[in-house]
Amino acid sequence: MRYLLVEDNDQLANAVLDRLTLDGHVVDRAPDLGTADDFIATTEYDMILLDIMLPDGDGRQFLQAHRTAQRNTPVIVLTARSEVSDRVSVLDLGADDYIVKPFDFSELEARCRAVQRRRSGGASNLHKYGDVVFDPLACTLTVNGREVRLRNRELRLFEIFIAAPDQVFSKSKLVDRLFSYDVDASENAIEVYVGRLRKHLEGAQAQIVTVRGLGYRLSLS
Amino acid sequence: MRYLLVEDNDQLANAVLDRLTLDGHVVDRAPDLGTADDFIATTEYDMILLDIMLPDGDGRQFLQAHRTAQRNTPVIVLTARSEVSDRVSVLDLGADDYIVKPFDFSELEARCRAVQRRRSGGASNLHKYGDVVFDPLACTLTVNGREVRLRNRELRLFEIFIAAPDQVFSKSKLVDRLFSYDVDASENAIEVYVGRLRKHLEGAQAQIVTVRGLGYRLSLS
DNA sequence: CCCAAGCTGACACAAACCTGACACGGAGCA
DNA sequence: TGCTCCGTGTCAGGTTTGTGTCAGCTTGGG
Repeated sequence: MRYLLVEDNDQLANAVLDRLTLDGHVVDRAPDLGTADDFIATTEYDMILLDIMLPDGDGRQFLQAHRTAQRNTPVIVLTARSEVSDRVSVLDLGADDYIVKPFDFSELEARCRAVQRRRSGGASNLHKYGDVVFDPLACTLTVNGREVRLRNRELRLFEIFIAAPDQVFSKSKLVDRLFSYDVDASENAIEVYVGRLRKHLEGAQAQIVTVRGLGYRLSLS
Repeated sequence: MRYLLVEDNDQLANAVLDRLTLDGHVVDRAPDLGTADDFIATTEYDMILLDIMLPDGDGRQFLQAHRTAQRNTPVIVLTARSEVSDRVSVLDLGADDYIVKPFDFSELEARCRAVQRRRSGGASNLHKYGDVVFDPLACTLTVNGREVRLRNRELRLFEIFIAAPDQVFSKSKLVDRLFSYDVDASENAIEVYVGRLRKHLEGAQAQIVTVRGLGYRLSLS
């Protein structure tokens, strides 16, 4: 997937860029609308992440021009909490979704996926692995028939694992993906959450295995 | 949602059955028209998936009988590519949609949803969930016999929930769907309305449960 | 046997949530 | 215009609970 990230804040831009790149996407970054226009003219993107307040104008102008030009690349708007009233008008202008800063990366990823899903005809997306089924819409985890109630963070963490089973995630990577860029939690938090998830997975084939010195991975016992 | 699947091919039937069950639906399977008639006589379905070529007759006979008997359960016909000319006549006979084998499950799901949507936009559309019946036209909610009149906002909110039971809706999403763009209500308003709906749902199986940090969902207790 | 890495029960805190009360404003009416 | 009624959204405060840290423990590699 090819992303265009239009954002003037370097710190945030780099964080998002790192995250999406890590996920295997290609990301171009434009710090202002002018650059964004140049990118758009030459490249076809799968998704545009658009900030509202930019040095050379308002992201909504860009959005409006984008839609009136009949381009239909999905757009997700990144908006600050103070711009609350904008959030809705932005949908009117043709944005596919918006996300309020500061946001967790996992939430950004979830919204990107949701938008893509909606675009491609709205297939349901249950994740299955061994005897566990994860339903991101209902926010539930089913372990061989028994439905387990997950809390917010547990859910987000498990989502990461089940999206790429058998892949090893380092604790630092998990911290990055689980927490927003302005929060820094210790890696011990990850250990704690893995512990909690393990409790929920008791009796299941699917288990979170620790790979000493490297991280954790979801795999079948 | 309760499905009746009329299909003689075991392999296909099982695949569809598994998928729909995973999605949380209840599915009965009939391998022929005789069995299907038996099921229909005893159970009320939300959707019928109907094969054309069946060991004891033609699915179109079934469809025609179904419609002349004034039953209005939606029907989606599963047809093979060779039966192209049938596809049209099938709609004439009262099918709501058709899908050509082999099909993707996600496409099947999408069409089921589309048909349901179309249905609920139309004339009589009572939503039932557990022991509550919701009539959006009469603005009433019937909780095991007791009829409750809902106010405007309560109605619109409940409509969202019952259209997708078990799905978690975040407060911000609900604010978006409930309020027009020029009104910016706080998320607390949602909490208040959920509280009011809960009062109305007292004693019912169906409950609005809060998923802390994520939102609310309608589900059976 | 030692040290680093990982695990976990307990805990304190802040965010999330709930709810009774209230103020606002439009509709209907005299 | 003045009045009441009713639906609505906000607010304040009280309550619940998710969450991250810590300390002390266990485990495993060298």
